[in-house]
Amino acid sequence: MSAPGALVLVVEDEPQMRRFIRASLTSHGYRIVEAASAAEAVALMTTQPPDLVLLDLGLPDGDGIDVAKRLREWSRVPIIVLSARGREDDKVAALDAGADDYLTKPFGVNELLARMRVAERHAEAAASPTAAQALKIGDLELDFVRREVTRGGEVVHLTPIEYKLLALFARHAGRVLTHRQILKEVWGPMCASHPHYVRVHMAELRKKIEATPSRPRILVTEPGVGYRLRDGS
Amino acid sequence: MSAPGALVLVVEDEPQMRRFIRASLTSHGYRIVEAASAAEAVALMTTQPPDLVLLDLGLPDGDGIDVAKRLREWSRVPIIVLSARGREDDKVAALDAGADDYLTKPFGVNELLARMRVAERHAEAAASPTAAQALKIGDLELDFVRREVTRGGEVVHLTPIEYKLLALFARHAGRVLTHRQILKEVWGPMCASHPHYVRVHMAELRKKIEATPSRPRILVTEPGVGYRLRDGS
DNA sequence: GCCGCGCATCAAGAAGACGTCAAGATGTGC
DNA sequence: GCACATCTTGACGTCTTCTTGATGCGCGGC
Repeated sequence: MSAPGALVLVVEDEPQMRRFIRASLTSHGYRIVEAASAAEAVALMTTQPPDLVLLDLGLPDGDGIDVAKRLREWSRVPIIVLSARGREDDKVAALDAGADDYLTKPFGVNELLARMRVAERHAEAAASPTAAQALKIGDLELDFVRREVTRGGEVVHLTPIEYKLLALFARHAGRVLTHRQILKEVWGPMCASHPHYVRVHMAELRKKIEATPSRPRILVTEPGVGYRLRDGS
Repeated sequence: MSAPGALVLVVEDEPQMRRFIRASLTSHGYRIVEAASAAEAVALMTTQPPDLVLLDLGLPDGDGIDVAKRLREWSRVPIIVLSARGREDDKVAALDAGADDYLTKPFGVNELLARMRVAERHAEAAASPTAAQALKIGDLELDFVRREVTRGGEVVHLTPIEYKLLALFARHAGRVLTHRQILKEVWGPMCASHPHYVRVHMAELRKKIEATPSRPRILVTEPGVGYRLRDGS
């Protein structure tokens, strides 16, 4: 129909539901990859990068929201959450975690297909080839899939916020990110006016990844604006 | 950039519902424009292009779906449909007509806000590749995405005001900008009567980007009027 | 020639942004 | 409940940037 052959990753632990979705999608020309757990989902994301993800929230080995967050660390693939939970808080949490849409079970197949078409439209418009799964700057190496940072071969331990910060800068390597943008991405859309958070955690991050933290060469300050990760060029 | 709140066009004929939405959005920093009919909505789209549209389907002078279709003929502004109709066919029709999301009344404010944030994310992602603008004047290069200025390959560090100045002139390359215009754009409408600001900072800017600052070839003075950025011609 | 005007330049101080440290709060796993 | 890691919050010193005033130059009118 709209995008013949688009590859869809279906993350769903219930076999019955998986079968239902598989039947509905394949009959409309989609190709399917299936995952029954969070770990399997992340693994398949790297080995068979899909064009779209259908994500169930109730997984045996973790929350689906965490899966969405992890995917968003390096990928912009459209994510549609399918969940039995209809509470507003669940929807807000999922959408703010990076999901593009949220359908409450039970849902109609036609609505699902329509919302998938919307997601495909968006992906087309964005045309983001930013699917880099690793990055290297000097002796610093970032592995987004394993969520690991090494410096000169040594693993650098980062706290959750530090990793989020660094991943954010890596995704926008070379570009200046304003305080507002950083706060919005790392701390959530709500707390946009605490620039001090950024300063403190940037200092911590620099201590760990810069050779001379007091004279940063990777994470440089743009006074009055924000920060920038300086890439090779 | 959302320094001032995003502008939202609310298309809704029921005054009570309008009031509810207005209160919810303004308290979260959004600015809003209201339309009570399809005709008014289309008119406002052109006179005050919004960053997002909230569209009710039941309008006195026509279907909301037609409004969505008409907007999509020339605009990619995110459209979120708010409707009392919960039938699947309605949803599919609206989404396929170009709507980006569909909420069935009654809905929670927090879900609406979350879905609006999703729409804003999409708009941002779609806009950034398009705005990959750069400008070249002699050996001077301006990269607005990276917020970086280079001269002969070397990065030139600019303070926020200097960058704002240069970006302003670049946007109006070749045209003369008066002191008033410059002050209004860079310092804000309040301090329109301090021409000295401009002189001092123009001098600083010239020191950094001109080969011979005392004899400027890029940022030239138009005595008695203002300044002008001389482009290639 | 002298004066007034607009512009360029310089420098000092004020204002604000940033980096750093450390203590208290919070949360998490055992 | 305790120990540990992490995050928040406040205080303070340092550095960048902006403002502001003083001064000099060039030009045109008188």
